[in-house]
Amino acid sequence: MRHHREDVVDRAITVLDTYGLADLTMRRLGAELGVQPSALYHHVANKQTLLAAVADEILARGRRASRPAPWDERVRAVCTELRDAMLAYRDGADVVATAHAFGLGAAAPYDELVDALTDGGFADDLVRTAARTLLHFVFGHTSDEQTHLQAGSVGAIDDQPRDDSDFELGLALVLDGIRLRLPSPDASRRP
Amino acid sequence: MRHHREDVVDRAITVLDTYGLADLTMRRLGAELGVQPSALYHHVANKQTLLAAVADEILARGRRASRPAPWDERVRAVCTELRDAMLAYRDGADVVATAHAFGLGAAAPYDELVDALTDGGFADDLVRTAARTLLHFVFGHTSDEQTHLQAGSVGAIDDQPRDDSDFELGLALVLDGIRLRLPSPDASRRP
DNA sequence: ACCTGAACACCGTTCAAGT
DNA sequence: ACCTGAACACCGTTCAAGT
Repeated sequence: MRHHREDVVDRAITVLDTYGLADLTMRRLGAELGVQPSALYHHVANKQTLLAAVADEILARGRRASRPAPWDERVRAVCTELRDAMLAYRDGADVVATAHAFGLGAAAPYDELVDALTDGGFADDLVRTAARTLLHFVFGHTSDEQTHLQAGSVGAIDDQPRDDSDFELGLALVLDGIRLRLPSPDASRRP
Repeated sequence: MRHHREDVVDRAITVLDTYGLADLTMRRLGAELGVQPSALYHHVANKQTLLAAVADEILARGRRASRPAPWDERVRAVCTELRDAMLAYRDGADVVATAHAFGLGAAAPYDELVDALTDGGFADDLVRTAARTLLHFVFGHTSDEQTHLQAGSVGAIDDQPRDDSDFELGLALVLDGIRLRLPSPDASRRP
């Protein structure tokens, strides 16, 4: 039973999707691979690093090939792809958002947003603030949504809809706020 | 050494602020109060509940009395107060954001945003989506900011500024997106 | 009402040693 | 290169029993 790093990350995603983040422990993952927990440290520096690799793999698997041309459509595409990728695995939003917060992974969406917004002609400061604001929205909304989709049990969480159209409305709202700050406001405004 | 629930929550905040969330354990808190860990369960159902109470107390302590009148100024006031309250204690943003995500506490800011936006004359659907979008921004931004302010160590986190003016720009951006959806757009637009 | 003592069922991580 | 076995230093929570 000799494994490689790839096996460890793949199996971690399986455990995550099957049993959830709380049950994704190094001991559990070792057992699942038929190996002592200590063996995992041959492939991965620590649990945090493993989770960052899991986050990156989740994003890689959710990757869609081409991007639309206009900056705002590109921004939408990045945000939508990010949400869909996270929703595809149990607790995916928490894993990806946490990895991003620790600065240990999940960096691609930020970079792509920066690219798209730069193409849009925004000043650098605004590009960075807008990119982070968009990510805060997508991470926050999707975590909420996934908690809602899964649980149904846990407890006193209010029961408002967090669905596709709610995501689109929230995103449109942030996007409009960004659009207002275009150097030449009418250039990228669609009819 | 007889304690009440209030003592437990107060001491939990002290431990949080002094040693951080990772070191706020039931065993550590018991030791700090000169009591066995099991004694805490006489005052609090479990750790999750305790953290929700901590979150609520952090918000209560950051409470400022009066609110400005126009809906958009009220929204800004709620968001700013929320950020300031969370920044006042180590790991405050994580604690409050998590409690809110679990629906076990920190409900006041959402309710206040709903009130302010309803006064602004927005439709109910938009009010709820806008309130949640604002909270996602404030929680996300403040968590980032606090991680940045504290750490300096941890690791490969990028080093862009997340300061007051960055918060204000991000908030203004979301707020403008909301403003665009006013039933009578010019009514609440300031000169 | 509040607390002790002991237990249960776990964690992440390290490290010498094996193949 | 990859893994075992054993240990270290912890967790949250329960529960009978004490005052």
